[in-house]
Order: sequence, then structure tokens, then C-alpha cells
Amino acid sequence: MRRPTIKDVASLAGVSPMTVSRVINLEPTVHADTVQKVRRAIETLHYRPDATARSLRGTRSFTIALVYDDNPNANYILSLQNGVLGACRERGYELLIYPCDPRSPRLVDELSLLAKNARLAGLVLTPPMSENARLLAKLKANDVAYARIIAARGDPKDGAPCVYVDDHKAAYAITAYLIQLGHTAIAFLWGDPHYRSSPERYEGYADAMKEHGIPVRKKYVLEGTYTFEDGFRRARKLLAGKDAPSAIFGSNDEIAAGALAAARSAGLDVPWDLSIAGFEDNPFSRQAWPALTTASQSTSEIGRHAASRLLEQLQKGTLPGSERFVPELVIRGSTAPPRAERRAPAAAGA
Amino acid sequence: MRRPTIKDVASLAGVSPMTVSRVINLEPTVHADTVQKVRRAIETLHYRPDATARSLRGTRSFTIALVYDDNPNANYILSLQNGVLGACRERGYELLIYPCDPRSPRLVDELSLLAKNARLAGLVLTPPMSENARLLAKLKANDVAYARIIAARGDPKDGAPCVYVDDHKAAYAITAYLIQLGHTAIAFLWGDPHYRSSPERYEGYADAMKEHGIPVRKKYVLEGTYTFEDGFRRARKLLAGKDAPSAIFGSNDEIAAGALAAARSAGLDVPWDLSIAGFEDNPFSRQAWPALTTASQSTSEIGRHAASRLLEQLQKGTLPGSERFVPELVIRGSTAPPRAERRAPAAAGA
DNA sequence: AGGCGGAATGGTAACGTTATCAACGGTTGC
DNA sequence: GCAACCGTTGATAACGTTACCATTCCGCCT
Repeated sequence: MRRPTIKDVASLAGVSPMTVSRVINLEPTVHADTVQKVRRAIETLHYRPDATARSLRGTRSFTIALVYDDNPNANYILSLQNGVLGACRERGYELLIYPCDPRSPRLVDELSLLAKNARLAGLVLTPPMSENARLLAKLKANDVAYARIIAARGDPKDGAPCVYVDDHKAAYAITAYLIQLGHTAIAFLWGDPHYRSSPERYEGYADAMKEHGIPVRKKYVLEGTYTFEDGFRRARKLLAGKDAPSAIFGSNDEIAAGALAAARSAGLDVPWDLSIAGFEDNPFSRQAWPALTTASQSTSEIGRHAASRLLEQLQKGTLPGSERFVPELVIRGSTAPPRAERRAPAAAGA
Repeated sequence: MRRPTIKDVASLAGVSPMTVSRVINLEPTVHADTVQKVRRAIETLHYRPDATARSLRGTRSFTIALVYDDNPNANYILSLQNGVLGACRERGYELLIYPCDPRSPRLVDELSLLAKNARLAGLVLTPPMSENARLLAKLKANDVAYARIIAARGDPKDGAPCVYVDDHKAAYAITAYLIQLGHTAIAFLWGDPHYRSSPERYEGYADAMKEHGIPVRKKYVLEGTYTFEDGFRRARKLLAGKDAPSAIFGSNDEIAAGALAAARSAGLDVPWDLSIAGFEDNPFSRQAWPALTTASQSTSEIGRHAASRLLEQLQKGTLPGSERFVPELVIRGSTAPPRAERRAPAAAGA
């Protein structure tokens, strides 16, 4: 029993294949009665248009790609992927997943060819690809549609659909919360600088400090990568000095988890001896002991919205504006007011 | 500048499109000189065959799907996905990802239609879909090629390519290690019973106990799911009783992490008061404090091999046999010999 | 010598859809 | 009353590839 084709539907409905095609594509020029007939025939036969033939003959394609860093945070990427996939399924699109190395010199060419070679309707770009100006320019030049997920405080207004996550505001909120608890000696551990989220988070921290009249001390701000190991290393260094901070804000949960391990190996009791906060709210942070105070992003919603905006643009031709997400402060057990005896020397040192 | 087609290559090489097609498909009936000419033309034009047209016209398709539980362990799925994707890229295949609900009553129909509707060359099935006999039968009846990743002690010899992971042996090794440390009061926390891995791991545990002359005590074996929360709940219950075990073996790292949290909330010092072991070696287990003793699977290799076997079968028509993986025991800080004073009552109770 | 078989290649049609244009009946405008 | 126009539908060809069969050329067998 062969799969039904558009011709089967056409002859059952007593119209031409062309008319069926019009119904499938929601073209407005078909008479309502005809639409009914065709719809019924489609139902009866369980007809599903063949995406292969459609994109071979047509101008359009029904596949988009999700482009992501191939050395990913698994939870983040899989959530994103779920959201994107959900939006695709709703609209009958397929998803191609495309992990890639952001540092590859061939990245730009590779990605701009990808759309042609795989007959893609468009791309959903995640950081750091979504923040690569050279790539974006080339995609535009090649007329490749894309939606971006980026870290930013405001709408980039570059004409392409965009979901921007206000990491600055969330990092500000976390820092302000630590300050409100009574901390002043708050260290900040950076993430990879080639992700836009890193400076955004740092600036959120720095702005909160300044606006509360607390100077940002260089020795409390350490650069590094978004990894557990690097969080461990840096926290260890901070805690070994005699002017140790009373709180550590890690740029993501991995870093914070590393700091937690360092605290424990230094014999400190978190949160009483040291407060630790993370960012991202991956499942780990709820399961750690103590559970991490962090900023929670609804990653799968972010993915869903980015894909929806891209598909909407593709279908309606309009350029939909951007959308803002602000990660929410989630207070858990890893943060508490500082010990009086620990706060004193730190304040004196500042 | 249009994408080059097979005709462009043909006229540049001075042959017919048919011959170019033969070269692309590595058919042996083309003269060596002709192959050279065509290859050069392909290089010159940067020609890439159009997968859309190939699968529309041809018998074959160049996309396979990765089918997985939509409520997944992110690290596991993403690693698997990476491996599968690697194998696909090597051979010029595309990957469709297909998360699904294993409990859906429509699962079997949905998946057997999937292959036709999306013109798929085959499926890579992961647990528990790979262990669903009704699904496998239907796929076979519909002539859908698939490769399976399953938990099993031996080759299922069902004619389909298969990667089987010997969870039994690894669970045996973990249990034997705990026994060797001196534990006899070893609790076992089950995973979801509708995953084949759960009984496999349990039997590995039970066999190790029996072969070392230690009876399996019912009160030390608790059923449940593969989640942190359920690990926490069950460990708490075990530790609350006065006949608490000196070691807990969780069926996966999530469960073990839950047990770790329960131990901590009960004021126990792991590993000195209680040893805890997990299974799977997800990144969390290295970052926990103390780091978890566990069994390590090279998940991305498993994915790569499953996909390779499927693609090999599709290309060569041979039915490649199955392949065995045995997770390796990884000893970390969460296990230690039992305290003498804790072991005594437990031994007395056994 | 005639025929036969194999190796190498080409011609033709088709996969399932849609872009394009043509055609139809029925207004509307002048 | 005739042209221009609208809403609706259909015929045709094409997208890029490959299945299938036909053709050519050659050497070899009887």
C-alpha cells in the first residue's frame, strides 16, 4: 500500500492536483466549498505532503537547523533543542542539528554553505555563533534567514528575529541579593570571554556593586572559563589568601559547583562560612548540597520562541521583532548572611 | 550563481549525467579514466549531490532518525546524539532527532509511519523503545531498518544491528568492589522497571552478593525511578531505620546523588559513615562532593557504533553483527571501607 | 563468419510537488 | 455592448536525480 500522493487526493476530491496544492499551502484563492472537499479527501487518505518533493520543486524548504557550540552544556543545549523542536513540529518543519566548533576558521564559510547544501529554510543560531558579526553579515549577504539567541540588555534591532536574554539584569539581581544579605566582599568568577554572556554578567555584578557603594576589587574578579574545574581552581585561590571573600558569584552553575567543591575541600561550611551563587539553573544546581542560589532561564521556552519567530518570518514574510527574557533569581541554600567575624576583615580591606 | 547540478558536472566532464550518477554512487561499472574525469569535474565545480532529489527519485534516503525518550537524561542523550551525528557526517547522512513519549499508546504506529513519512533510511533506537518487542515487530513488518542500543548480557541475535551494554557485568563489578571494601550491608536502589537496564543492574548486584555468600535482604532493595528525588526519598528511608546499610548502590548517578543528599541531610559523612555508588558516570558524578564511584559508559562511542552499524547495513546490504560495551568501574571518593562499629550491627542483622 | 556476452555508456521517463501561465464564467465600467 | 477585470481552476513543465532499458563496441566462441 503506497503512500498517497497529491494526485490521489485530487482525484478523490474531483479537482486538479494544483488545487490540492493550493489548499495545502493555505492560499486564499480557493473557494470555501472546494477547500472542504479537499480537506475531507486529505483526511480520508491520511495524506501528508512529501517534504522532499516540496523542497525540490518549490522555492521553500521545510527544514531549519539548530546551530550550537559542539562543546556544550548538555542541559542547556538539550532544553533549547526541545523548545526548537516543539516549534518545528507545530508548523510541520523538520529540524537539522548542527553542532560546530566556534573557533574553527572555516566556520563562516561552512555555515553559509550549509543553508544551500542542505536546502534549509533558515538557521537558529545560539551563542557564540549568534554573536559573530562576520558570520551574520555573510548570512545576510547570502540571503540566509536566521533567528538569534543572544545575551543582551536590549533589542539589537538588526532586522533579524532575535531572542535576547538580559543576563545583565539577572546578574545584577543576584549581586544585589548578596549585598542585601550583608555581603560586601563578593568575588566574581568570569565565564569564557568569547561568549557575550560573560561581560554582560560581569557588568551586572559590577553595576550592582557600584550602585550600592561597594567598590569592585580587582583581586575578587577572576577571569576563566565556564567550567567546573576552572571554578574550583579560582575559588581555591581566592579562599587560600588571607583576605578571602565572604561570597562568590560564579558566572554559571558549573563554576559555582566548582567553587562549592573548593569550599568544601578548604573545610568551609557553605553557606555559613561562604555564600556561593551560580547562574543558569541547570538540574545539577538543585541537586547539589547545599542547593545553589542561581538565576533560572526557561531555556526550552527561549528555544521555542526563537524558532517560532524564525518560522513566522519564513511563512509570513514579515520581520518579527525581538523578544526579551530575564532569568529569575532563585534563592536556595548556598547563600546566607556572612559571619560577623568574616565580614569584618574583608570590609576593612576594601 | 546557481548551485551546480549533475548536468553541469556531466557537460564539463564530457559524459552523460547518468555516468556522473554512477561515479557518485560508486558503481563498479565505470571505466577508471572516466571516473577520474568526473571526479575532477566535481572538484572543480564543488559539486555536492542534492539529497532532496536523490531521495525523491531514488530508492534510498540519506537521513536516519535518532529515537529517544523525551524525558531524558540530558547528558546521556546529548552524548549519544553526538556519536550518532559523527557517524552520519562521515558517511554523508543527515540526522533527524525524534524524542518521543515511550508510554504513548500511539508510539508504535507513530514510529512505524515516521520512516515512510519522513523518507528515512532507518532508525537508531534507544531504550526503552529499543526494548519494545511490539515496536520492533511492526518495524520489521514494515521493512524499516533499525539499529538498537540496549542493556543486555549477550547478543540478542535478532538479525538487526545492535549495540548491547553489559550493565549486569558492570553492576556486578561495583557490588564486588563494595564487598571487597568490607561491606555486607549493601542496599540497592532500582531504576524504572520499564527500562531493561533496571533488572540487568539489579541482577548484577544480586549475583555478586550471592556469589560472595552474602544474602540479598529485601529491606535493602527498594524499587523506584531513575531520579534524584526518588533516590533521596529511598535513601532517607533506609538511613532512618535502625538497621541502616553501610553502603548504597544507586542504579544511576541521579539516584546516587539523591542518596548523597539524603546522607548529608542525615548528618552522615560520606564515605566514612556511608559508601555510595552510582552508575553511568554523568558529569555530575565527577563534580559531586565526594565524587561518585560509578560505572563509566562511553556513551558517544555507543551512539557512533550503533549508527555506523545501521549505515553499514544500509549501504552494503549485509547484516552486521552486534557489538558489546561494558561500562568500567570508576572508583572515586564516595566509597570507603565501612566503619567497624557500623559494620558489626549490620552483619549481626544479616 | 556469425553470433553471443560482457563492459561501458547513454536516452528516457519518472519520483511528488509547485511556478507559471492560460482559461473560464461572471461581473463591472464606460 | 465590448473591454477590462476578478475569482477560481486547470494544464504544463520543471526541480535534480536515478531506475530501467537500449546501445555501442569489443573480444571470443563455435
